[in-house]
Amino acid sequence: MAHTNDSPAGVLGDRAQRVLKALVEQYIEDGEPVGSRTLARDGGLALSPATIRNVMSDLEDLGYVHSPHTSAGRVPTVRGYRFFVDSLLEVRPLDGEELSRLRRSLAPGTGTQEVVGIASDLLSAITRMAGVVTLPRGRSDSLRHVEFLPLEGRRVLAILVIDEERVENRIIRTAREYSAAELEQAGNYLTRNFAGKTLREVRRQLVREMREAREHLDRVMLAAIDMAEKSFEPADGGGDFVLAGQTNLMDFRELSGSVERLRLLFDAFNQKREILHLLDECARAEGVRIFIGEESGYEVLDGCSVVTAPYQREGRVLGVLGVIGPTRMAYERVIPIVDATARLLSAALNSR
Amino acid sequence: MAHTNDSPAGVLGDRAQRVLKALVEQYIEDGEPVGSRTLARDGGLALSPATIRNVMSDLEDLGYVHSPHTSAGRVPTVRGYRFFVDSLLEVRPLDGEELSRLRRSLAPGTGTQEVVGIASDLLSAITRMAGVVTLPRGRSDSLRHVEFLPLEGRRVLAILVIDEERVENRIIRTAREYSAAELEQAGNYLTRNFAGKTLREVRRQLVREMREAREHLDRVMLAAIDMAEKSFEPADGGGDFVLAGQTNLMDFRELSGSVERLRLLFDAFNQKREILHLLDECARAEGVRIFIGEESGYEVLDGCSVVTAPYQREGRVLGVLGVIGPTRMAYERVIPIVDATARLLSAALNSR
DNA sequence: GGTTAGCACTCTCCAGGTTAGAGTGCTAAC
DNA sequence: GTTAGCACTCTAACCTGGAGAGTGCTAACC
Repeated sequence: MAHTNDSPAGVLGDRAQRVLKALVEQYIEDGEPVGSRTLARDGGLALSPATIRNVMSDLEDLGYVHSPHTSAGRVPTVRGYRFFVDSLLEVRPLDGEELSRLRRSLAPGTGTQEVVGIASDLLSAITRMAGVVTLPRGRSDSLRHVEFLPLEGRRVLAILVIDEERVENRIIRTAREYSAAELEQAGNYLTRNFAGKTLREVRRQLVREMREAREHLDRVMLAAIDMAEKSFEPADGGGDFVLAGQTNLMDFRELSGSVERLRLLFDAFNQKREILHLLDECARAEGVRIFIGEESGYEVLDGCSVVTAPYQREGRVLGVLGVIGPTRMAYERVIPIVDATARLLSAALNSR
Repeated sequence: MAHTNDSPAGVLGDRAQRVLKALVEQYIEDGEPVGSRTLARDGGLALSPATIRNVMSDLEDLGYVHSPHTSAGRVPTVRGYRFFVDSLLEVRPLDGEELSRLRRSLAPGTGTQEVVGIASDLLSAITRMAGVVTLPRGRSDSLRHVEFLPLEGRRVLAILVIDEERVENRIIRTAREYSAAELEQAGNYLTRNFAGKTLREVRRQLVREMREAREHLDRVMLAAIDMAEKSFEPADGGGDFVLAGQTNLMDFRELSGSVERLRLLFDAFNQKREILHLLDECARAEGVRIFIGEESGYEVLDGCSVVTAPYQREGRVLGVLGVIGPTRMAYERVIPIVDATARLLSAALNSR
């Protein structure tokens, strides 16, 4: 009432923005609710505490900040963080030392699996939060080589080499027993005729051929079809990710305060499903994406933010990497780190 | 002075043993320091609190129990637990339901990798602590099949099938570029001539042959030797284990009380080294082994106990499984569970 | 009219004191 | 040898009263 904003309702005036920015920055720095006095002293605003109080009161009405109790300073809400990240954030260019560390560690010519692990470790080490990288996978798996080995009891070990250097092995159960020679032939047949196609295509084509010319098929092809049908099913979980430095999250009191919540979070990491869904979403968009607290839509991530960026090879998005930490994270530092890591990982995978 | 023990110094009289037993059981049950009154009431000892106090005083002098402060009841020391486990424990036979759950889940004929994961999950689920199973590995890896595929830039993807159904793949760098055909021949050569031998033997033999008859070697053999030398190196870490239910440990206040300690523990799980050492030790002995607190020799396991048992196939120990939890665990329940799981896992692996 | 100083008020946090409860050790009686 | 009784000790829980921080309101100021 006393101090209505000078801008249209719901839109922040310039001064309010400056106050919000200072408040969020201060809160990110030391995690204590921020009071008007502190802000007047250290915020670089050239405003008196009283004025700041008025502005903060407006901010609270608009839902950008929140007061834990009557006399405790203000804390940014999710909405406050969102506005901060979208409109107020000044992304700090990446520290030279950190950049060179990334460069050194993500050297081209390392195995994919390996470099993915390294990226995850780096993200975790540099940000001191949890680093996560989804494994390249999925939709357009291109078959390179197939090998079948007989096991005891009508079981067959299928080894698939996909996308140059990814090895997957599955144990499948077959209708009848196959000899080693039969399996070898079947493998050779599949490798010879289908290398370069995706698992999905191979499967579809085999099924079609079988339907069209059931009677003309020889033993080898029949065996091949039998095997392929079972072993080329879409990968078991549908994907996976590598996580590093979960335990870093124990250092943040807003998370470790309730062991209960921490446990939920860690359980989610182990089950992977929800986290993976979220990361998958991120693969669609370009560039750095940020989920703040509940925005992610997953309850376990309450109080956490997730900063991600997709990485690619030859223009095709292979996966997503990012960082998971408390909402109160140093976005201006984390964003360029995630961005740079994604670029360097892409570079490392491309230059072969 | 007043109540000297009626047995030789350091050896516990019958009554003292009964008191210690009741005390440890009580403490395991509710985690509070146990006082004389409680023990007189619920311990089934038919002794008055005063008498129990005298006995407890003796036990404290002998180092079996400890008083956190003047008036707080007694808590078992590591030595107390040790004596309890060695001499007083009455192992409860396994609950029928639990046993049948184990039986059902550890059915024979499942893939090794898979069944190991299942065992770990089971241990964790039934005991509500952390379950751990070392992966079958190491010393006597028997080679079954070798495949080499060329990658770009003088790199080769080596796929080794070991011990029937274990697949390992490594990327190696070679001195010169090899063609796909050469690599295929090399792989076939190795598979044909060395299947059934351990990686170590193969390597040794190849090196010997090379030394003896360097000039007579044909292209295929040279390539094979080059490959094998690099890809048959003892496996990267030297071993590994599967862990399940770490987060269960967060439920125990003696561990979760200090997030610091919990963090150390979780870091140890991630780094695996120390835990793996300990588990390796256990593979030597037969039957169930128990490490209580500091006994393990690893600082991170302070406050934790580890109960393990080796599992085997055809008489040969393949690995170790067990449970990690707070010192204050229900040994009489955990021991038969670990024991049974080891037996059933062995059975599942044998009956092929 | 926006900005600021002043002030009364609220709330948390902490230190200190008090109490209730639990447990002990000792002594004396059984 | 065992037990009841009692004085003593220690902790945890609770209350209490500042101290400090922060707020909202009002009135004065530019």
